[in-house]
Amino acid sequence: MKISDVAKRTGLDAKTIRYYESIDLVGSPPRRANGYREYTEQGIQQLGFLCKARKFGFSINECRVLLGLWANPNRRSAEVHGLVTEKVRDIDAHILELKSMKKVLSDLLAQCPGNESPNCSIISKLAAE
Amino acid sequence: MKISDVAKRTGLDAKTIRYYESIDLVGSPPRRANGYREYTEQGIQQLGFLCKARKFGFSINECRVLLGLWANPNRRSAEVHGLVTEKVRDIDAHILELKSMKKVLSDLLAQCPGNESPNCSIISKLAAE
DNA sequence: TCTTGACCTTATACTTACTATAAGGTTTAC
DNA sequence: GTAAACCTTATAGTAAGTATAAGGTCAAGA
Repeated sequence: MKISDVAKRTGLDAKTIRYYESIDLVGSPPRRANGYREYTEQGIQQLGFLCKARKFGFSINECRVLLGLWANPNRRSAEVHGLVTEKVRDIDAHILELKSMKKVLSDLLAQCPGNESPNCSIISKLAAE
Repeated sequence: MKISDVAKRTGLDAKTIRYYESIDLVGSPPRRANGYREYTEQGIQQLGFLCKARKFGFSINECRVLLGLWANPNRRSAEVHGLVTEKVRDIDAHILELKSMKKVLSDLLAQCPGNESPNCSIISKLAAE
């Protein structure tokens, strides 16, 4: 299967697939006589796995670990569980930070007239010592 | 005032201050005879403004606009209001995305035994077509 | 057969917002 | 006097791609 078809099937962009190969996140697929990449089912599965893992918020390096666990028939599910638990904690922290940012901005919005006048509590707040 | 003192006062790192200068987000301060940057009150205020705006989630380019509005006595507060409204929308969208990621991962966690066995619903889900 | 457009290839630069490093000059404190 | 703690610049690295250039290949239509 050619790279563009793999892209369609896995949900990754062809450029992203080449990028993943360039950083050795996935191995190099065999080539056709003309130099085109010819993907095997195995390679395609791996790229599909990566697309989902990235969408779930795992970094490239976390994806390396996940790929290893996936490939390892002797993996301990506890390790996967630990990784995902930590990721959920990260997400929670991130959500809290965003909520706090949102609250401050919303409060400021309520005080800014939003008209033709230059007086603006938002600008004042940002400028305050 | 020297850069390290400005860093302390504004909350920015000295390296970040030099970086902001290098991308023309702020102007170059005057220099002492020995070449050290000597900040004026005006420059310090601007950097403090930037530190807060960045913490509120505004990108560097949005900060450029905000700095312009701050400096402009004829600004329309409606413009600031619009900018911040959009930022709050961005934050909301981001929160929703994170929540959805969290939900999927939490559901998967509940199904993964998290023990010595290799069977893991998380890995299976990532590998699924 | 020719040509046009859609592919494929590589290498390189750009993006965001810094952070780290190297290599050197200056100031301050003991 | 010297060592630590500053300051300076330039350069490279980070994450995770995206964009561009410059070229080779392939399939379809006139």
